[in-house]
Amino acid sequence: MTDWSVCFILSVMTNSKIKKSPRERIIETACDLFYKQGFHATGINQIISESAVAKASFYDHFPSKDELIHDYVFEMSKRDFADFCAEIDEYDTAEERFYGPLHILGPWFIETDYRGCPFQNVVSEIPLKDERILEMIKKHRARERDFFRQLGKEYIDERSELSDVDPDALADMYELLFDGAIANATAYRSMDPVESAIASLKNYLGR
Amino acid sequence: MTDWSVCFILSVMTNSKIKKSPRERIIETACDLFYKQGFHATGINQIISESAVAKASFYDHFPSKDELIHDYVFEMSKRDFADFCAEIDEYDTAEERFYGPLHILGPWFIETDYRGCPFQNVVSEIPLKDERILEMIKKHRARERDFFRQLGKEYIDERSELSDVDPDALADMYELLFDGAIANATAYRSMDPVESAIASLKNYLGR
DNA sequence: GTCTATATTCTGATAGAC
DNA sequence: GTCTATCAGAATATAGAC
Repeated sequence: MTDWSVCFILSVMTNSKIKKSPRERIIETACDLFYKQGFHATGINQIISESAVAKASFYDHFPSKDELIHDYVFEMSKRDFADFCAEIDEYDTAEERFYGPLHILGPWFIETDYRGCPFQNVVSEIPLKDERILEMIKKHRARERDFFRQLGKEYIDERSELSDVDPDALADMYELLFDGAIANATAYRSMDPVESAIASLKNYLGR
Repeated sequence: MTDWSVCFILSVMTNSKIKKSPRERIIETACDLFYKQGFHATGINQIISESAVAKASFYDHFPSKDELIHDYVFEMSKRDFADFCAEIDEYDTAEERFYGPLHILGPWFIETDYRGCPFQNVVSEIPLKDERILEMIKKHRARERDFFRQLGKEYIDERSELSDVDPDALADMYELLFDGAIANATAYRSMDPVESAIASLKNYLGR
């Protein structure tokens, strides 16, 4: 392989993939493809070619394609929280932060070709027997729910007229509205369900 | 073939499959398998053998496996409504009927090995480009939302203290809570999210 | 690179309707 | 007899996993 072809390969790779280890490149590629195409619809050959590793290297790092799904869920959970926290931090008031997770969805739908909640998608593709994956997904959702609870608590504490609102009931409701909004927005390819979720919360909080 | 062997064959077939045409058997089998295993994870050979048709017969009725997904969505939508309507009719009061769709989920989770909303699962497996499927799913959800609206309207009309509740806002909220509850109950394999949805509605309606 | 699985097509045969 | 629907299975091509 000449230097030029190396240059070419590097140039067509996303910046984020340069200099990363084969293992990191594989996981990153798998995340992109699994999310965009789904797990079963993504072949191992595509993962191998797009992550620019040798087939032997792949099977050196992972015993099988199935194992990748664990890393996928783990990685997506990490990303999801990092993204949310970073964006929520931008908001100034407790009210903005409270509605933040829902407001954030809009740009995500437009900028990325959004395909719904990755964890929901995993649950619908894998058999419900894989305890390890289900545990990770449960953990993610529980963390997400706590995140919503925290945002709700801060909002409640700031507003005296909200003092009788139960933060736990609010968090449970938020989680359901949030997931329902994502599911419907994905199917409808419209932000209307997200608007409905916001309206429902405002209604519930009496404002 | 003796009369006895015919008896035997008929007896091992599910009643529902007796006397049905090959086409009907194929669709019925496909519905079962796509729902239980997912679309991509289900091979054409399994569909063919379990529906007891010849391979040529299958391709006589369907140009490809992909086409089956349309009949799958259509059939599941039909079943879904038939099941809901039948069960809701059993309830006596407007209040019971209003919470009926959520209460019904419990037995479904226990009796069938529930794998979440079939339409949600289709959306996560197929590329978002297939307009025909997306249209059917949109139509299903819109009908479902109207169903919730109707139940809400009857409940509101019956109770004077609910007279200021907007049936449309309530229906939007119901749809989101319902879908969120199904998604979470499937992932958690617990009815807690369904209970949360019921609690949220009761809270919202001030009771 | 190898081997398996999958989707699809093709061949030949049977049974009933007209 | 002809036509159509069905069945059984071989043959092919492709894609997949390893």
